[in-house]
Amino acid sequence: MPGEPAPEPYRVWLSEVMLQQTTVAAVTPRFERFLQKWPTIEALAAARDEDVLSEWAGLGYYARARNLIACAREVAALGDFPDTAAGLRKLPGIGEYTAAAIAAIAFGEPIAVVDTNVARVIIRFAGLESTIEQSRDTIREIVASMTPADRPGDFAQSMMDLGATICRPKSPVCGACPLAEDCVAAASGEPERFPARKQRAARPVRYGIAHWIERNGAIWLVRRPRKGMLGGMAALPGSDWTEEQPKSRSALGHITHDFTHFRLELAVVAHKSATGDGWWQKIDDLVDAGLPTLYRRAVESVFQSRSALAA
DNA sequence: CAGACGTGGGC
DNA sequence: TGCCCAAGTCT
Repeated sequence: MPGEPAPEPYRVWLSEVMLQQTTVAAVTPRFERFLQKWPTIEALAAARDEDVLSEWAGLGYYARARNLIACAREVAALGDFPDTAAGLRKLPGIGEYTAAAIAAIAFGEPIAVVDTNVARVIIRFAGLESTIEQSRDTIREIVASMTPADRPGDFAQSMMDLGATICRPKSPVCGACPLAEDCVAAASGEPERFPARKQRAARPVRYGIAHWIERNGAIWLVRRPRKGMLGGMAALPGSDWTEEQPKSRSALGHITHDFTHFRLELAVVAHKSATGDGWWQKIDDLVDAGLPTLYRRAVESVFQSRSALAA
């Protein structure tokens, strides 16, 4: 049977990076937009940083977009993607999983591809009483022993699909699983108990002020420092985020935004003069600014307060 | 090496 | 509401 042609490394790389910690539903339309805008890695390598970051807005984990740009430029300079996992692993934003996935899917390298789905399948099948992190090496060895020399990419994607749909975290469908007969977790009657879960730290609250500086139908936006939260992204200017609650001022809007490791209470207050390096963004063209969700919501809260006043 | 790093959806 | 989870990487 003639196999399907291997997918282009560029497409595999772009989709794998987008899918890191991000759902297929969120990625699919954004992936298509990206490909339309930058059909080749040469095109992406030649793009301006702010255009790529703007296109990434809303997808989260913005270090991925910064690394995407750096990676595209390295690959363009090399002339092509490295064709082995070891070579791919050296590129920015490509870790152990992504290097293996690209190597298997785009280049047919028989290598263990272990994402969180595959890890869960193996932990359950082998009945490992540990977290995924604790058993990382064991899991990789088991997957390596299962990976076929023929069509390793299809095998990898099948294992990920099995974990995502059948061997899912909640309510796994063991009755539909081809591995159920020899699965320790299925035999235990409580497959959901696997894998053991890490304890999570409590999420502290931080407070911040965003400045609303408006003139002639435009607002003043700035670009955040490249390091740290929302690095390099367009933003409303404002204070640092602190654990001390600032004295309450009359706010034009306010939001509560949950990040992974803290909750932010952000008040939007009127401000007179433009501060720092920035630009006037027409309110009618605000969507073009590529604001991350935090600031998109902050802006919306101001408009909502306004329309409430007008009503 | 545990924590930093976004966001949206499910229950 | 709150917690879990998602095709992880970097430091």
